[in-house]
Amino acid sequence: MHEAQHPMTPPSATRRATITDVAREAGTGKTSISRYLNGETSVLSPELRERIEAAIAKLDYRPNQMARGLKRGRNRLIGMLLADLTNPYSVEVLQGVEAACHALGYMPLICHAANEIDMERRYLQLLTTYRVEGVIVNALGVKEELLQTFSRGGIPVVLVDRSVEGLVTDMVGLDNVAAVALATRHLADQGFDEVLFIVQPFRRVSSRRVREAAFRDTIGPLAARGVSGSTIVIDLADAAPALAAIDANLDASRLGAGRMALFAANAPVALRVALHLKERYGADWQQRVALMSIDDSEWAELAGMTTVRQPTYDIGRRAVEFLHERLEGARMPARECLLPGELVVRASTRRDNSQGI
Amino acid sequence: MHEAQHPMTPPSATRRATITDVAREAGTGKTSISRYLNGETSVLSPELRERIEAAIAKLDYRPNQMARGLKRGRNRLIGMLLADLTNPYSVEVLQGVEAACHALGYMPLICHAANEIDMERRYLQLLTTYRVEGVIVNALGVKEELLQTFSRGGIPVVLVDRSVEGLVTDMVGLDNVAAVALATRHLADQGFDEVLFIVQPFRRVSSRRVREAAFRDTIGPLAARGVSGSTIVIDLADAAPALAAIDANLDASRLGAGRMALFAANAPVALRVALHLKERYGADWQQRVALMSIDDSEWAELAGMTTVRQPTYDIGRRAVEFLHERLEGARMPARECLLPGELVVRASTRRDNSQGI
DNA sequence: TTGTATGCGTTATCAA
DNA sequence: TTGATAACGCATACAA
Repeated sequence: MHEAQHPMTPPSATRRATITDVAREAGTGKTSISRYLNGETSVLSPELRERIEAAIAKLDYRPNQMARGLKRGRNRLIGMLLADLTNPYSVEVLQGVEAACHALGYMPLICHAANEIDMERRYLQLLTTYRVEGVIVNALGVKEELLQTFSRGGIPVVLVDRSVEGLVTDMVGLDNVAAVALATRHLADQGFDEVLFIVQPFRRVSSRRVREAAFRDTIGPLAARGVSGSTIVIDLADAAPALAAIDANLDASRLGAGRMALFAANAPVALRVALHLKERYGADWQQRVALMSIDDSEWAELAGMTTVRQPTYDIGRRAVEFLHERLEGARMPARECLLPGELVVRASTRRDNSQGI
Repeated sequence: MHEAQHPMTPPSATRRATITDVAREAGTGKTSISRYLNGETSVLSPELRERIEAAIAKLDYRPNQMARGLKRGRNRLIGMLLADLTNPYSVEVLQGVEAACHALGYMPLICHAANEIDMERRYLQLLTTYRVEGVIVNALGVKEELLQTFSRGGIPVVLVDRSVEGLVTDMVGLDNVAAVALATRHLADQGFDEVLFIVQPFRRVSSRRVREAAFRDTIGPLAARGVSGSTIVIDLADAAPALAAIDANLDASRLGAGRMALFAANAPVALRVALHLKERYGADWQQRVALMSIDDSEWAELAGMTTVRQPTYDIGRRAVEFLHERLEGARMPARECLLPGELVVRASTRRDNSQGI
């Protein structure tokens, strides 16, 4: 660690100008300044308006959002709770949220819980103290009661990707049923006769639950076409058992000369499985086993992995719009917006791949 | 999009309790409540304290940070400007920032400019209006003047990863010179006799500039050992020319029976190059050409790519600490904290890889 | 068209 | 040990 020799800017720390300063500088009252700021420009004489503009420019005045919010009762802050920014899904949703916020004049207060349930609670509390006008929640273990305090306080809540048991509120996410069906049928169409659906513990996370159920619902009828499947639950913190189970299934299928495909329920699972396959089968693991997943991460193209791309950007945008409508006073029943996923077919599941049927 | 049938929670929208409500409920004055909130617990009679606690619990009172901030002049908000959350580097730095903020009682106000220079400006303005106490900046095109308004206003600024021309302020980042030297020497040690350093346009981004210079400074002396190298500039928005140049170099090297390695200056570049190599050489591109990079992204392990891992978490933590010290009133010259990177050797650059010398 | 006075929820100053 | 009261920076009802 080096020290630079130049000193910091001298302690000329000038206090930021307030509306009072501007009023004095412009030789008028605070009200006029306030009017100018709020665009009530028609009621101001051109002459006064000019003086105000000059004063603002000269003092580099910026209205204090805090004070503003205190007075009008809304500060344009929207809370965004994210379970895991490490998951590209979250980042992409965030982009949509940011864009929509910008367009509608909100400022997202982003809280990243880093997969810690306790953090989620703390952040939600914090959002409360900052008096956000609404919250968008993509959490892991937040329970209904916690969110109810928002709803009850008149703070609209929008859920992203996963619903929360016992809570009836706006929610937006992937149409999981359709997405899983799409993917599963694709695998069947490509000639795979056995599909292993790999998912994290799903009791408590609705999207995982729905995806798993959708998988079983889709694979069931496919038995008529000779296609079967089963679910493997993987705990990313202790993946060994699940990975061993996958290996066993793969081996058995190979013995019976079957064609098996692995279907990861999301990107983190896919990555973990891919790493394992690479370890077990070497660099050309993709020649040996077919892997697909929900979530189109940046490395999917590199790995040539078929995926279902989520409409992440739109999910984020929609979430903000839902919030905005409530904030504008719309009263209506809770809504559910399920957006369709898009199948991105790559080499991993193409008929000519794998042991080249 | 479906409509759920349950209505939203009834419009019982109860206003959040204020300090006045609590005072009334506890049968005392606001001052005592304020004292309790600020931990001046010693000056309160146990009896009164209990009543206050009860009132707070009953009303589920949460002090309004906005009002607090307005009064005390500091709101515990720290601005964090990120050029690109799509880059895992940023997310990791963010994790460090969040952890440190939490530990020190700050709330990070995260602004994601999504690689748009204009957004950076707008967000910086916004941060100003929210009266953040300090800012951490990892931007693309922010210029000195813009940041000066913060410094001059007494708002400390900490730069992350890249410095800004003409601005003397605290800065935290990777020790680029050491990292590039480490990586380059590793390549030489592994028997590569030619290294192509691939970097985005670097005039305006200090870290890229420094890395490029460090590469040349390191590769120069290695000529004695028969190792040469050159730089290729890649524009991710229009990568074709650079990729063609890479191909040409690769072909030439192969003709001369040389062993060439590609060295990407960061993860986004590495991904782009890897995608291209896969396209050109097929799924086993890694058998054909050696690629390494700065930044240890999640797919690096999957691709078996050697990298230099940045101490991202510590960078974020350190940035907040720098800020905190200034906010606590420490006056000192601008500091520069350069943290060491860690070489993560994988198959891509091992001697036995590639055309197996 | 402009300005005065009051209050948003909190903390700080002062007096009791 | 406690409690009025006056700000903080701004927006609004109201008066001029």
